Amino acid sequence: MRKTIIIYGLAMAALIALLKYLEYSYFIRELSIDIYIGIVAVTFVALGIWVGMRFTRVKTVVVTEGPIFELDPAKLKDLGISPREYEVLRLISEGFSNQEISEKLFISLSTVKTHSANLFLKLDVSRRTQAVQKARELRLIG
Amino acid sequence: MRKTIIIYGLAMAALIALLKYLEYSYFIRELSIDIYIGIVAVTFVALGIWVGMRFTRVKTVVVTEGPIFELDPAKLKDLGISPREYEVLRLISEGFSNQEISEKLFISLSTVKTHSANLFLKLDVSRRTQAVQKARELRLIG
DNA sequence: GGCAAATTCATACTTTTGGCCGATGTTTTT
DNA sequence: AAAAACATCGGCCAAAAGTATGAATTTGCC
Repeated sequence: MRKTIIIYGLAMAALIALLKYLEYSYFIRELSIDIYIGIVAVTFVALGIWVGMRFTRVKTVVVTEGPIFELDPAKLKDLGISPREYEVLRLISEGFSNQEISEKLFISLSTVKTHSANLFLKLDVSRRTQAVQKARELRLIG
Repeated sequence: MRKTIIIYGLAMAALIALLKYLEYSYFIRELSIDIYIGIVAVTFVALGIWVGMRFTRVKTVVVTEGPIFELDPAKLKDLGISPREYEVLRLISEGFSNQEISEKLFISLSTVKTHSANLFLKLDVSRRTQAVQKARELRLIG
């Protein structure tokens, strides 16, 4: 980003210099204001396109497949995640709804919500998709 | 495209009108040519950015590196998943809400919902968490 | 027994998602 | 030029998810 700004700044400086040159140039003096504006327009359209493309550029995706998944119980303890919460986490990561989870674990929907809410606190997230993402990073799940 | 050209034309017309107005205005007459140029510059930078973003359609880029995650474009084609839908899928898998996705892609919430709904059809799922899970199985994402 | 942590449940409310329509414009293909 | 695929947006409604708060039980442990 810093680099972008610097380049942008340099481009501006160059343009201004060019304009000043034109302003005091013999040959160009006769040109109408329209030509002048045309130059500026073209220059800035190009600049704008460049900026727009830079801004829109996509991050390339690189995924490195790690070693086989192995759960470290100590990690759960560190985060203060209880066994039941971990169960809920796993089921969430498998794409089940809270309702389905409650049926699988024979508990009420309320309870699942409580567990997941506590889970979100402990993982410091606010959505189940984030929880899955983070748990994967932390290698809590495979 | 037609619309693009029309808007472009109107913008040009408006700009020219503005310039003419300035040209014959009492108050503005005193302003230097720089102000003039500034207006043109700003206008065309905006235009350029717009154009730049519009035509920077994202190619899904996958860099192969190390133990690899390699996206098979054929898979996407098989499932009929469009580039835009794939983008949404990736962001969903990273835990973003639809609102956040809409902001990242500069589109409305409605559009994100449309894309995700189509995505769910094509992946044969009904929830984003399931979509992530399935996409991972199919190795559409890492 | 008693305490702390864990598990369970409920109610009420807000936000987010998803389903189901339809609509318009754009891009690519044929 | 017509057709098909893609992308964009909107509204409406229902379902799911998340927040907040409080409370009753169970369980493991000293």
